[in-house]
Parts: sequence; structure tokens; C-alpha cells
Amino acid sequence: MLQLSFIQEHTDIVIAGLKKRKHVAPETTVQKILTQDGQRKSLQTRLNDLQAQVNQISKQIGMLMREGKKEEAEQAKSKTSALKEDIKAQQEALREVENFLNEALAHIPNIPHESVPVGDSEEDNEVVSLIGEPPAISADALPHWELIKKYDLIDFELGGKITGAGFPVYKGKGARLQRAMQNFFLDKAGEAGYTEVQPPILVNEASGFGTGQLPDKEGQMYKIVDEDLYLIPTAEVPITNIYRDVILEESELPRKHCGYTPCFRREAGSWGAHVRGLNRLHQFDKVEIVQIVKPEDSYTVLEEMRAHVESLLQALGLHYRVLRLCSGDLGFTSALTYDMEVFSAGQKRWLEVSSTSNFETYQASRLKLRYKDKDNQKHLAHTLNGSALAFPRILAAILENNQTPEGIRIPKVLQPYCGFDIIN
RNA sequence: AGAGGGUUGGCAGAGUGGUCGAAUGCGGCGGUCUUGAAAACCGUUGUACCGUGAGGUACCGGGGGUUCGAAUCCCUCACCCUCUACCA
Repeated sequence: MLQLSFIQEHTDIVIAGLKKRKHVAPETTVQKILTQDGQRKSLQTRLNDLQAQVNQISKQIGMLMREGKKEEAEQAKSKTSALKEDIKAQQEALREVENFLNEALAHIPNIPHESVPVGDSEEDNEVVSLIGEPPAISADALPHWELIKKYDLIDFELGGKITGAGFPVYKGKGARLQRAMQNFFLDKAGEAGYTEVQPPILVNEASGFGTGQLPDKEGQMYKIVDEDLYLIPTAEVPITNIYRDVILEESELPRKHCGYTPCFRREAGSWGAHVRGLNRLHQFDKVEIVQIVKPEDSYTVLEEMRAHVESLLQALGLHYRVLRLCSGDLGFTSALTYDMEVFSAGQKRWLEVSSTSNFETYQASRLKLRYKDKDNQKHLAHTLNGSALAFPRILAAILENNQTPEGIRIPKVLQPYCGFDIIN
């Protein structure tokens, strides 16, 4: 979240950022926060003062007791009762103000980077690059759900029986391809310097808050009510939270991690006709890359991460485009996000397979993730992450784009991982 | 899941109602000595907030309570360890 000091010093920037995001009432929201913060300060000053007085008296009582001056001690005790009542009132008022501020700050989104185009929806995202050509496939190219049936790669109905809609069962070569992608993506991330981790896929509330899923996106996550835990919607959550409440040395930056996890999303209300097959699932698999970096490096690193994701797409021979998300489509916590979309020949549409973002200090502030510079000064770090990559839509694109009369050709780079070169 | 024990500063580890933000040791940083290093010695070394500043406040796993005063007493929650039970 944004720091109060930042809002104080750069009120205009914050308001402009909120306006860019089409926030309903930027000025009043920010003004209210600033007034309440002023309120907080004066309450705390007064409270500190009262506490100091009580501490002073207590110290005197201790001395009097030791000297055996009981009467004077009793007299001193009586002086504190009024103070204590006052303290209680101040504390309550302070807590109220702090609760308000915490709540308000938690609901202020990150400020979009200056390069983020203004826009209302995904219609307004900016296409920053378009790589490759649509595959030369006959007009009757099948969508992947037909191919999946034809070659018996995934059983959606079976998943529905075992769990429910959106929980597919991968079978045979379908399952093998999943494993191939996992190893291929992890190996590539490893080569790019990311240290592999295998994190928990259930996280507690503090972790959900740290990366910004809570409280904003509570409804998107599956919750284990009995344990107060959430199934992760992305490995970003457990991996970034490795660094919650951590102060790193500047020399330890950047920290680079990758990890494979299943991801769980309720996708409440978004189930519709055009989400057939692998297009949208409640459970899917993904390799995620995460970096913790110095602020001055974060935009260079964002490009580096984007290049890594693109190299994967190129290795797989997929036709793709890169979008710079507009302010209306930009995630709550992100300052700048690139979405990578692959073209799926059977559906003739673009499928998002990666979202790569710079959160600047937004997550770090919630996480209390800092680093010490040479002069021992502490600063919030910048956090970034990206999908590299999400499996289901990659699989969908591979199936649709590589279909031939003989069968589905497997991209060369995956062949050593899955052990076959065609599905027929 | 049952019984018991525990959670203190970067680490180890004292501290059971007042002068304790906290002994001591190790580690870190600065210095003396040395050609240099080691050893020795001296000093220093937590975090957050309020205050222009001097300074103040809070924090000994989290929350609450008793008290003029809590690391220390009480309640509660979380986590860790040991034994038993179970289990991949």
C-alpha cells in the first residue's frame, strides 16, 4: 500500500493516480486520509505525554515505597486515576483513527506508472509488440476442446465428477505434457538465474494481505474456513511472502525465485459460454518468477522478466503479442503490467498466458520488506513477478496451432521433456 | 489427537512486580596496539512511532486483564520442542 508520508508529500501525484484509475472520489478520499493522519499524530502526542506522566509518578512511588514512606506513596497513587481514564480515552480514539487509516490505505490502489495508458477496459490496452505469424492452418482448425476429446488428453467431465466444473483430469499424453511444461519452464527459469522454491499452496491471512490479494480480492480465493487459510491463486503469494518482515542487505539484491505450483481461483461470476475447455479453470498449473530488487533497478528488471517470458513463447514457436495494460485493466497492486497473449488458431482469439508486473513498493510496504543501503539506511524494496508460464492456455495454443492431419506436432523444445513428438 | 515443556535483542542465554530496552557471552561496527593480520584492550551495536529539537512513547510470540508500576502475575490464541497415538 501507499505510505502515509508519500501521500502527505505527493498528494497531487496520488490524486492523479487515482483519477487515472477512475477512482470515484480521489480528492475527498485523499483529503480524509490526510486529516485523519493529522488527527492520529496529535492524539499520539497527547497520549505519549499522558503516559510519560504516569510513568513519572510510578517511578516516584517505587522510590517512596523503598524509603518506607507509605502515606506519600498512597497519595501519589490517587493522582493517577484521572490520568489513566484520560489515557484510556485517548487510546480508544487513537485506535479508531488507526483502524480508519489502515482500512482506507488498504483500499487505495497503486499509482499507475506514467507509461500506463488511460483506459476503461481491456479494449484500451496498448499492443506493444506482435511477434510471429498466425499459423497457416486450414479454416476448419479445431478448437482445443475438440482435439482434447479426439486424442483423449483431458477429461473435464471426470474432473466434474471428482470435484466440480473447472477441475480437469489430465490423462496420458495430456498429463505428460503438463509435466513436460513444468520441467521445461523451471529449467529455463533456473538458467536465467532464478532459484527454485517449492512453497506451500495454502497461505495465511497475513500472506494474503502482504501481496495484496486481501482484503481486495477475498472472493477470488478458496478459503479453508476451519483453519483460516487460503488456497493460493498464484505462487506469487507464498514466494513473495518469503520476504515478509525481512530486512535484506543491499548486496543481497536482487533476489530471484521461481516456483511451480497449482493455482486456485474461484472466478466467481465469470463463468460463461466463452470459457470452454482450458480457457478458464478453477485449478491450473503455473511456473512463476519473482524478483526483489532495488528501486532504481525495477523497470530494467521488468523488461528483463518480460524478455524471459517472451523467450519461452518464442522457443515454443507461438504467435503472441505483448500488451501494456491500461489504467482500467491494471491490477490493484501493480504500477505497470505486461500481459502476454498467445494466438489460438482454433478459436481465433488471443489467450492471456502471462502477466508480468512491477509493484514498486506497494507490496513491500505491506510486507515490510526492506533493504539496508551502504549507510545503513532502510528503504522499501521493489517487488516484481510474472507467469513463466501458465500451462493450460499454452497447452490450448499448442494443440490448436500445431494440429495437422497426422496429429499434433509437439514443439521441439518440449520433446525431450515429454518423450514424444506427435499426438495422434 | 492426548500429556508435558517452551517462545527474551543478529545468535546463545540471564532475568519471577519498581532504578529492565533488558545482565553476560558470541557475532557485527569503530578505535588502540601492529609492517600487515591475529590476539588483547577500549568504545559502540534492536525496531517503530510522536516531536523542529531536547526528548518522549510503545514493543521481551499475538491479543486481553490485574496493578500506581508487568519480560516477570492471570486469561486467551498462535507457534515450537519432547513423549504417546496415528500416518505418506
